[in-house]
Amino acid sequence: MAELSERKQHILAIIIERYIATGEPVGSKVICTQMGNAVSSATIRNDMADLVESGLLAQPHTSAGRIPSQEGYRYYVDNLMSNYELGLEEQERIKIWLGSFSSEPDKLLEKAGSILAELTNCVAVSSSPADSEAVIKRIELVPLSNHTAMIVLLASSGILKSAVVRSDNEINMDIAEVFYNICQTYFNGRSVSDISIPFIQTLVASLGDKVFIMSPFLCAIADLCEAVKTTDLHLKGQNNILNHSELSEDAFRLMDFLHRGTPLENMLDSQKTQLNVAIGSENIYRELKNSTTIFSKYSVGDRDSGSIGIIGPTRLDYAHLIPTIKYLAGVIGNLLTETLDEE
Amino acid sequence: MAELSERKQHILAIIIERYIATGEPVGSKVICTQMGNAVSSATIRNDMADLVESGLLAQPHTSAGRIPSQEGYRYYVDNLMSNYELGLEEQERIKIWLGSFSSEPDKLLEKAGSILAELTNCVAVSSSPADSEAVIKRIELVPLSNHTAMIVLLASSGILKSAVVRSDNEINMDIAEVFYNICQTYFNGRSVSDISIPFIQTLVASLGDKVFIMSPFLCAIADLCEAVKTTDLHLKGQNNILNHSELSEDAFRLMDFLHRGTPLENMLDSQKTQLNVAIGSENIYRELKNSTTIFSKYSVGDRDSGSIGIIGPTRLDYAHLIPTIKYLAGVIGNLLTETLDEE
DNA sequence: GTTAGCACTCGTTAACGGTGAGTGCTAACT
DNA sequence: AGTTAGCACTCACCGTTAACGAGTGCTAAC
Repeated sequence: MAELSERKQHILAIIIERYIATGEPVGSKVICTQMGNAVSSATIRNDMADLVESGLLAQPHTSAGRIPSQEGYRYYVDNLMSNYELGLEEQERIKIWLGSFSSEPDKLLEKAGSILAELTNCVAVSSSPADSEAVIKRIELVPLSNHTAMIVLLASSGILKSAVVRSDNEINMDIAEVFYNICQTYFNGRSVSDISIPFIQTLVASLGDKVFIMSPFLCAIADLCEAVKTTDLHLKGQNNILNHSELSEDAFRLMDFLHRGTPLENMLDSQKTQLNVAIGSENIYRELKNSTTIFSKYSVGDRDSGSIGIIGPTRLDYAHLIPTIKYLAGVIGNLLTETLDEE
Repeated sequence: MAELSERKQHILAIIIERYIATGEPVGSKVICTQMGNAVSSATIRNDMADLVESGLLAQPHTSAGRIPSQEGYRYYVDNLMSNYELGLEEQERIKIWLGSFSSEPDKLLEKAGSILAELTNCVAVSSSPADSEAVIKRIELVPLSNHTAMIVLLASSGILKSAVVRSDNEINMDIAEVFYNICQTYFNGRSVSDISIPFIQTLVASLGDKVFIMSPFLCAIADLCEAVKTTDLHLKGQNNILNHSELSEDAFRLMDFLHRGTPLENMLDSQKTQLNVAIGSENIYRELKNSTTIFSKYSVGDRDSGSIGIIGPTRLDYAHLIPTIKYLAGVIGNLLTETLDEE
């Protein structure tokens, strides 16, 4: 990309910021006055023509003003944008709000998603920390009635999962004890990835006559391990899709995409950098070709655990959104790391 | 409402069913052929004019066919509609699918909502059983680490709620024992409505030096009791709003309405009958004036506990949807009643 | 390199006329 | 009285046309 003159950069920035604010093509006259008539509108028109040539601007039609192209947004984000900082009170408010959920990662991320959707008027997506190398820290059996019990599994990643199990046999102290012994011997300290169906099968085989009593519980444990490994996606502010008129055309496809889940998960999995801004067709899924996604990973301890971010139109207030998302990811990471270390 | 002749009823039914299927105004000729030319199109036109007069049909404009009015749909639902029955395999499939969640009411209803959304291509709403007269059946403390524990509360309504609590003090056997004693004395068997903030305050006052250790747990219990009393709404298939072109105009308002939650809750609370079909402006909220809501309550034991149903355009396949929703509510009720009785 | 001036482009809006599906009415028929 | 054929009428829909105006691109002068 050829270097851009100071003035062209300035013009590009004005067009983009104005377009972000108003959603309408920006003409040469407006720019001229905004620049204090330092140069004439004709000069600006010449520069704008060059910027179209470079692919940074686009023209909806000959007689309209200019709008940023995808590449224009990209240039803006990479070079021109001045990063905004969140207000201190707002920072504090978010910290406190999220702090109360810090011992339950799933809830924390759900809440964070809600906050982000609220803050940005976009669809917010957050993924719970998933760590396939997590180790089973603890399994508890909570009797609820004669025939039902809740199994609670805590993983080293801080993730807590539970399920209610029904047994045909009465759940008494004996069964609880057998259960604890099995956990102690076979599960605690083991990686959740080890707890596969074959593993459970061999285990079952060695149990002798307790098989029938225990198998529902063991299956539940396998399910919970699976759940620990799996990323949970939290979708918030879906109503915001309809806020953005430029998305309304393919709102349906977009909505459907979001609800399918798996592709979204793949997308987040494939992101390698901490912060990820994909504008328009930079997105790997064609359903997002008119959208921008901004995601930031958060780290628990020293490893990246999950992501939080937004999906919106390409016409987004990048200067505000990017720092906000970064900040949120930071807070989440800190809170989760703290709670994990504490123990 | 004056009686309608046999033939007018027939014509009305044909128009409504055809309009439901195609979404386009129905003309006299089509009806004529559909009736096997038993009468001429002119006769039908005369009848249609009468039906417009009675308010059961509407005309988008003079030279268009007829479409059902709100009142027309109402008449159809009350008098003309032939109730369809779900196929046996489908019934079985639903039963089995839902059966696996029957010990966790919240999950069961969420799942049921998903199924309903899938089945109907509408937005499905389900509310978890709420019972403010429920009694605390059991409270368990599950230690997770030195400073965190999970509190599990089981109510007589079958609702299970849990929360993770962090304590500054180490959570050891002593604390667990004190906790159990408190639960035994003050909580178990008590109605969740009794566990108010004042109640906790007086309780705290009588605790002496254990106040500081116990208060986070007691607060958590109060929160859980609150959660037991509160209806949880599950919204599924929101993407289906965009499926229905007649809703797309106020899709945004509708979406927003759904996300606000409280009005929806109020609406469900205000429904007195088992089955509730509100067509267009029969809905109490003006955001729904172009929509139809079909909800059925389900009963656990002998009391109505919650609702499940859909929100869609007024142009809906009532003949299929109403039985489907009724059936689903029945299955939910049965499953939850069974699990509750079992113990 | 910058600027004033001006012709040009093209989307937007309103007006116009033809087309056709479907009606409403009337007069005749059973 | 109810039913029917016939026919004029209505009105959304569609494509065409024209006026309008914001904004451009180009040229020639500075």
